[in-house]
Amino acid sequence: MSSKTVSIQTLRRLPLYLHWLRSVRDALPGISATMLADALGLNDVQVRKDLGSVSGSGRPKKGYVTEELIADLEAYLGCDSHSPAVLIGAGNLGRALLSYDGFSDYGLEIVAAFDASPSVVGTTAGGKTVLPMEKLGEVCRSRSVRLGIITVPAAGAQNACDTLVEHGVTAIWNFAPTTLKVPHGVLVENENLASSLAVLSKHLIDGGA
Amino acid sequence: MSSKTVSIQTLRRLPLYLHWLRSVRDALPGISATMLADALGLNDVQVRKDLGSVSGSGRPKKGYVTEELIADLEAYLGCDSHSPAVLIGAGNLGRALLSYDGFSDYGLEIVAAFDASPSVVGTTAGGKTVLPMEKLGEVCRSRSVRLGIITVPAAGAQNACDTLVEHGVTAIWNFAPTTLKVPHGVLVENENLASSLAVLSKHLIDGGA
DNA sequence: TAGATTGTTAATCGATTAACAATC
DNA sequence: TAGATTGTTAATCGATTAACAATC
Repeated sequence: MSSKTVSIQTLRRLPLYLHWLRSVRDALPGISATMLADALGLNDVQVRKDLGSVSGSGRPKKGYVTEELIADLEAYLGCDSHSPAVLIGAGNLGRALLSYDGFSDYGLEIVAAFDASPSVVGTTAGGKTVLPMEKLGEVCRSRSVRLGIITVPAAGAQNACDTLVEHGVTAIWNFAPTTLKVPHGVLVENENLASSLAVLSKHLIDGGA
Repeated sequence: MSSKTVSIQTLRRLPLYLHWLRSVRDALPGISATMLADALGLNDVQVRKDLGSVSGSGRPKKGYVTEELIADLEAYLGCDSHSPAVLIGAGNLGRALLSYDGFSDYGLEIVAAFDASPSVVGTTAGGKTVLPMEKLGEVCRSRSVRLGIITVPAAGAQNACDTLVEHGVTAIWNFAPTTLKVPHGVLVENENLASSLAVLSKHLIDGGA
């Protein structure tokens, strides 16, 4: 029932719904849009509309069966598909992401990490050994990798990006504070820490009101 | 000239402008809104409007003097104010943030890190020694800390949040995948990795078109 | 049946973009 | 002066919210 269009804003909220539902699945066999909205601090109509666009399993008066809703969200978000991903840049941030065990909940599996620096190659993080850049093409090919994570310093980000694209990656998660140029058809999602920081700083400057 | 209202979307773009301007300050003494828009892949009218809301130093035909614009953005974003911040949770992600040297560009200084686990207390990251939670109040008081960063696992996030608020923190940067309950006047900025991941996954599922 | 909850259609709100006037 | 660029006012677009109809 995923024929309805889902806006990008809705798409970003879906994982939040899923996370909350998973955390209450044992305690609450059924939930309503209002409960979900209250828990996440959102408008209930918005939640209902979001859920309706990917599920359609809601029943008037009854609400939603928690497990059904979880299944629908997982299916829509492709949590079962386990997209293989590679990570370039095994510095502190890269290692943090490699060690983070929460990604598998959403179908992401980092199959290998790479670094240009010989001093980092061979070290391990999150149970994976960091490989030299020369191995990137081989891994992407053999594992059909289409998702790349960039955690190198800003200066090397475009280079890392080009290498990924060259080896067939079509979705890039960029943690470097730079804008990347990519060919049409490749999606870049920038994780922008400076933007978040600006929102917080402004709140403080304005007196925390 | 910061009397104009700045939308949250504009606020999030300002650090991106600042970052790019700093990277070209030596090469380009003057820039136009169109140049900035092209570099960042944005609409030029949007850039002009954004800049106009915090600067007003643009000159028809001339464009902007790079250094003037940088100064205006820095002043608006409070980059000179150096807000002291504390971080709770010195795991991989916490250590990555502690070691990241890019925050000072935007006026953030992490003055201390804390962790509830005795095995982590006493270790260092980014040149700072991790302190026990008992020291949190003292540090917040003596350094007038109003910004807190939460990098603990989801289960401990609300607890960390409450402790921060108790000690006068009014702006919280939450990296844990949970929604936090805070009193009125306290701002929470959620860094939502699962949301970004959803956007990328959907792109792959839809065929990367 | 009556009440609660979903889901849809319409109204509002805010942000982006387009058209135009101002000016160095 | 003429041209380029800013900055503003109006139009469009998209997302959120409100009102209402559908239904178990």
